[in-house]
Amino acid sequence: MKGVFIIVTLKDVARECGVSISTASRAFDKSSRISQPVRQKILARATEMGYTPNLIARSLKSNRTNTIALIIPSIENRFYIDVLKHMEITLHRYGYRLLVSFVQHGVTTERECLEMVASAKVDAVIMIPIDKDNLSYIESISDHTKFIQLFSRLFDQIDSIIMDDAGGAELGANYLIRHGHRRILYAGGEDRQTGFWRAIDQAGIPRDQVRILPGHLSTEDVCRAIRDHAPSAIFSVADANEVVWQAVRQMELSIPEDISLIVYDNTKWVSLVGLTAVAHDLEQIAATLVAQLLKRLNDDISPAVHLTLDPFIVERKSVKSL
Amino acid sequence: MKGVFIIVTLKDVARECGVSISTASRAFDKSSRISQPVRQKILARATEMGYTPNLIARSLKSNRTNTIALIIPSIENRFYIDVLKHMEITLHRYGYRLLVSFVQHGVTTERECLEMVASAKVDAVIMIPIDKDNLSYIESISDHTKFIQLFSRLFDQIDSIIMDDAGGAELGANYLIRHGHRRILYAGGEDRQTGFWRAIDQAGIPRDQVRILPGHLSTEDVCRAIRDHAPSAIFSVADANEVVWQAVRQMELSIPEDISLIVYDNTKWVSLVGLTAVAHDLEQIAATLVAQLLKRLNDDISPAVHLTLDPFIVERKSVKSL
DNA sequence: CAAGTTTGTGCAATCGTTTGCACAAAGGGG
DNA sequence: CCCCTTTGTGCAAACGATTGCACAAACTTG
Repeated sequence: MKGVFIIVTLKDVARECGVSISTASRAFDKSSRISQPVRQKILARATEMGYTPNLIARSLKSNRTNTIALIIPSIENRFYIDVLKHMEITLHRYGYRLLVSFVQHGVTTERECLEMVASAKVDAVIMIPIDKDNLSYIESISDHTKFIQLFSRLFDQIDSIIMDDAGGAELGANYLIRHGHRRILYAGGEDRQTGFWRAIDQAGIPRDQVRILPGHLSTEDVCRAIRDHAPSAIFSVADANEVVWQAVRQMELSIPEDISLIVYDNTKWVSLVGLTAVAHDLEQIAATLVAQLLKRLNDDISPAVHLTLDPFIVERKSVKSL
Repeated sequence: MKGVFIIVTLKDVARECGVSISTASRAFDKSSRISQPVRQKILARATEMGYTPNLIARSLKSNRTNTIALIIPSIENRFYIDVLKHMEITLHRYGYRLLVSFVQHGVTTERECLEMVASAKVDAVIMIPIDKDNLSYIESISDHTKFIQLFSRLFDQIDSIIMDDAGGAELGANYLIRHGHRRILYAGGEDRQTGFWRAIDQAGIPRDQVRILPGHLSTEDVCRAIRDHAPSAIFSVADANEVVWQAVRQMELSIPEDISLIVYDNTKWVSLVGLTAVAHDLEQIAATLVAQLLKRLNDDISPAVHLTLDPFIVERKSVKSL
């Protein structure tokens, strides 16, 4: 391919300019005392020679890599990927690089990923924890790496940014209720059910009007529930979205004529097929996160911060008024 | 948050064990001469103290970071993201970390991203080049960083892995033709038109039976074309997929009864809405890429390799037989 | 048991930068 | 013109690990 890989070091530049390495180094540091003509000459010669500072060496001294790691579940959920993307874009703006590591159920553990990125001496780790068993290793790693938990508050001593999932579920349920729905099918994990029930109870809807399905289910489960319960609307949450959607299509029900559907998580395909959704502002999440991160990088002592972000509704045409 | 961040170095371990730093270092290197009892003691003490080797320091000496960078367009195209994910998973298996950088049109340039990751001294860069103007900087960076171009063969001297896009377009077109379609609307960039035309010509279909739309278009463009040309089938490519899909929905045409649709790129939503697609095996792409990369990391001299991967059809129910 | 080999250990240089300290030269004020 | 500050430069020691070389101690082997 290419026989020679030439790397120009500060030493080379210094030699060429007839100055010491220290002087050459100072030419690149705005706040250093160095005479203008010499600085000019060094900078000019450096670009001419194709010099790029070796950040590895710099990191060794400064103990900073300007790199942040993100550990993310590899689950087929577009939401996490969107988070990843916004994170990189925001971090980039502040001069930080992003190292990613996917946790694959049954293949790589969170712990392994964490150790992998920690050994790269990243300045901080952002993690979306899923596997909540056996967490002691997190504490031990957070002894020497800054840490932020995204979407989860496992440790009070570690910063976290969480979304108000119960509030979001309440919001979604209220949206359906406001449109006249009472006979509702809810599909999704337990975390958000709290908010859902709050809305139902507050509206005075008898509990037997609603039917709950767990988060992990098959298309058949959903079809059966639709037939048995005959809901006028479905509220589907995150992982259940795709299954619910497929079930509705399979039964050849049209939305919103035959059945109304609102989902939690405003992913790309959700917007493409035109479903009303409970959404989060990813740019806001990324911005909040990065802001907290940068603050934390220069401050070890102030107490851990736990931020909560509010979801909102993106209205499309998948819910009919009764 | 946490007042003290303790970092245990090899020096600390050595002191604790009453040996020199060199000996401590050798305990971690399988192939080094060191007595068993001493090694055991050092390893035990090291884990006990929570020692993690500082890869930064190691990199400085070895000139290797075990990190690969991926520069990827931030275009709303799930395909690239899938590539990213498979890449990380495959690289992880070989002990490499992945640094990502998104090129955002109008915000960050490919050049800037390239310089950002190159300064981190990654072992190699994988890039999906989009912006094909002003490429000289790529050559200059490839002077000191190994390089692979993904999905593009801009430089003969640099390894590349490309997909046979023309072949894929031909495959897709032939699929439609085999199902009896002759009046076809093609929406997509120029690269793949070659293959499309090859299939059309070979089938002896008069050229005025087909209508071509460019890759960048609006829903209205598509609606108008459907009305004017009245195709029995649409072949949509990559970026055009979503717009075409929305246009079809907007016109309330049902697939495949009113119109047949085949798309290029088998992304998640495509599978969810059940479209027949021309697909690539992402795991194969990732595996091929990583294999070539690892080979290249220890071999600067053998000539650049250019691999082509073949697409295939994932059949669903969006194309009707006429 | 002498000579040669193997084994285990430590010293010190190295990777490329940064930075505190020392010191010379130049400038400024009385 | 002397003393004091300022300015510009270089030396050398970090940062944390790896590794060639030297050398002693422990083994072979004839």
